[in-house]
Amino acid sequence: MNEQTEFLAEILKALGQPTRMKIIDFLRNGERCVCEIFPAIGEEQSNTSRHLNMLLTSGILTRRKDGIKIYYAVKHPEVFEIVDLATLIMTHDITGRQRLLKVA
Amino acid sequence: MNEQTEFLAEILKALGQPTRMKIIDFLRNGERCVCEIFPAIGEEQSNTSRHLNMLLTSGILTRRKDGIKIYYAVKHPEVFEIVDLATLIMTHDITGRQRLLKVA
DNA sequence: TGCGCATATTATTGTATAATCATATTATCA
DNA sequence: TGATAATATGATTATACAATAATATGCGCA
Repeated sequence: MNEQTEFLAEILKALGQPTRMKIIDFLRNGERCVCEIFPAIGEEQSNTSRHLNMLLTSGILTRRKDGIKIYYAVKHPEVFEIVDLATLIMTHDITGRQRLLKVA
Repeated sequence: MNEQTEFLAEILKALGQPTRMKIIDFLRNGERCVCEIFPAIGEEQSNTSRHLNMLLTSGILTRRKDGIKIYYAVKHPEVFEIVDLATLIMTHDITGRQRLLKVA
């Protein structure tokens, strides 16, 4: 259970960062290349590349090479479920945290 | 969506840390006081207190005072679902990451 | 071959985090 | 009231992380 706890935490930690959350969110509609990702999320190419690599090595993403481009995709659909559950928690908890939320 | 992304990440980040994962896991069976929690997870009282406070302020836990003791509990059942989904991802991904897992 | 696009990497800097020890606070009860 | 238990906090240190700028690598095509 100890070794497992580390891995578990690693997965959730990988998701728990704004830039990476934006990446995950952008990949909801499937595979995208880096050249599409970094403009979409408004981060530098270099920074985006780092976070993509981080998500790859923590087992969240897959990577596919096609000529000059590299395509990333979310590997497990459960990732989106996790994000959705976290969104639920957030909305449930709004009053408790007295935080303003521009509801979509 | 930007403000929201920050909050979302904050929630998942709160869960993505080994000590805090152990706390969450120990609280699966309900409310527990600090004096039960820190021996159970094998961390120092001081450190445990810090992480409990962190989980409280990120909206994951509730806190109840009873005399000299303070009881913490997981606020949203979705938290456990998230942990379970992450566990799923982990087990699915074992081969991909070539990591040994002592299966429970 | 050599240019240009797409991606990755290195080095650097500032900031955040986790753990620990020591101490402070608060509540109970003899 | 004074001692003791339970919890929180301050100060410190070591480590990890995120962002940026600059540069390197690799691929395709003229």
